[in-house]
Amino acid sequence: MNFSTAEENYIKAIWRLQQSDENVTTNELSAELQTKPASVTDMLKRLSEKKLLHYAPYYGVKLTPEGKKLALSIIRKHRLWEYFLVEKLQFNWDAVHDIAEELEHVSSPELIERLDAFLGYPKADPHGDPIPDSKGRMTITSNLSLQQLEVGAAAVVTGVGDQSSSLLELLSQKNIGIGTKLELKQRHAFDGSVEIKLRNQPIITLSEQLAKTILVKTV
Amino acid sequence: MNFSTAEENYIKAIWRLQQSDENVTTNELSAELQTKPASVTDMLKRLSEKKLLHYAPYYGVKLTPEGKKLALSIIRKHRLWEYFLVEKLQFNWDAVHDIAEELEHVSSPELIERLDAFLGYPKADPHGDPIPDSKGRMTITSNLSLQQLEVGAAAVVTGVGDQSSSLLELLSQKNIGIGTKLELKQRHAFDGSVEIKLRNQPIITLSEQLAKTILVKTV
DNA sequence: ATTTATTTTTAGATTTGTCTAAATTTTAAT
DNA sequence: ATTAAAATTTAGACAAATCTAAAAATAAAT
Ligand SMILES: [Mn+2]
Ligand SMILES: [Mn+2]
Ligand SMILES: [Mn+2]
Ligand SMILES: [Mn+2]
Repeated sequence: MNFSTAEENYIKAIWRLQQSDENVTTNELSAELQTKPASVTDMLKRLSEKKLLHYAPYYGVKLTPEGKKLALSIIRKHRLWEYFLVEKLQFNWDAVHDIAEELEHVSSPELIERLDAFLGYPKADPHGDPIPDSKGRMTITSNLSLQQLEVGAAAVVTGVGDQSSSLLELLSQKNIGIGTKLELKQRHAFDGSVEIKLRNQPIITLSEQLAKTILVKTV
Repeated sequence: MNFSTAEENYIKAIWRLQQSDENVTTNELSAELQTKPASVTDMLKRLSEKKLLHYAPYYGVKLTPEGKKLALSIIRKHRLWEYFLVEKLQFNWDAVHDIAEELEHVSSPELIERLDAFLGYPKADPHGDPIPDSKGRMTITSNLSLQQLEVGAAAVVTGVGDQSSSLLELLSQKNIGIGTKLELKQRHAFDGSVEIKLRNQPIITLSEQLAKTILVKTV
């Protein structure tokens, strides 16, 4: 089967929303994809026809195994291209998302297998998100945020909670990226802000909101 | 302005046909793009609205300067991606055309400039076709075919007349590619076939039809 | 338990890109 | 100069993907 760019974007969005909430609703999708609810309903019916999801009117949708497989193959392409753009073409990590959003729809499977090999079979994209292998398997992503880390603990940054360029720019400016090692010095009860120390740098302050979107692994 | 994949494919096809025949007709385009003449007429009117070409009903079309500029930007992308696929991803030269046909529609100009730099600013694609620079300039391509070469002359292969995989496979099998040095030993008056010698290989015979599609430069 | 608000779906319209069948124009042949 | 053939355009239809406005279903509030 071959699917359109629009269909693939819907499947990917449903997959993403399904991660936090099993049942995905029309309005959630409408917000995620910047389309009107009426258009979403239309598309859901078509995708249901194509057996990519189960559609129960008024109750929302769930991907079928086939739908999940398709979602993972698109995510795989998206993340491999992002890795390529950053590692080979020297793009900044906050500039690659939109380009990968187009590249992910190029259809050749052979292209992706060779790209994967060329890149050395990377395990994660520039934002720390795991890259599914050709069978759709991927390492489960860390869900410990800096907000949840205990005071005094040392950790390494493994990912970010969202892809917005405002977040990525802020992190770049503070010299925080994937792999950055840090130590949580203090957490203020008043506003949830945290003081962290990076190697060879003075202590800096991060807001609670920012701490929430930074994913870490203790070391 | 941003154009659809369909529009870009029309503009590219018109550019190609315009190389051998100034005025491009509906039927020529219909054959080139595998669409019905009625569909072509429709699209030509739209492209004319968008000032990409001059459309005279029943007489055919010619690209405007704007249309030519667009055509060259798509050709630039197509050929850079082909070069990438062969040089970096180790694709065979007869397998890259269809993939580049999709990649050429990815819209980011930044992507193409960085890809160009990453590839080392190549001058020609894997089939010997010149790659336009970011301003649309490119070196004029050799138009001397093996059929026109005089007996006894030494030459180097600079390109091929068409991109069909049947041609490319045949050339691969006979160890002929871009840059191959050869000497024209004999031409048979009966059928126009030629005998050529490649370095360290026995003399081989090529049909007139094949000799016609192999472009060379004397050395 | 009604009423009100929110969510979702339906109905009808629009744009893009394609098709078939019929009409028109241009070109070629008698 | 007519007539026949070929090329091109027009007319009308369709699928995909979107929209707005209205109707229907579900959820929340009184
Ligand atoms: Mn996308
Ligand atoms: Mn990413
Ligand atoms: Mn194309
Ligand atoms: Mn080529």
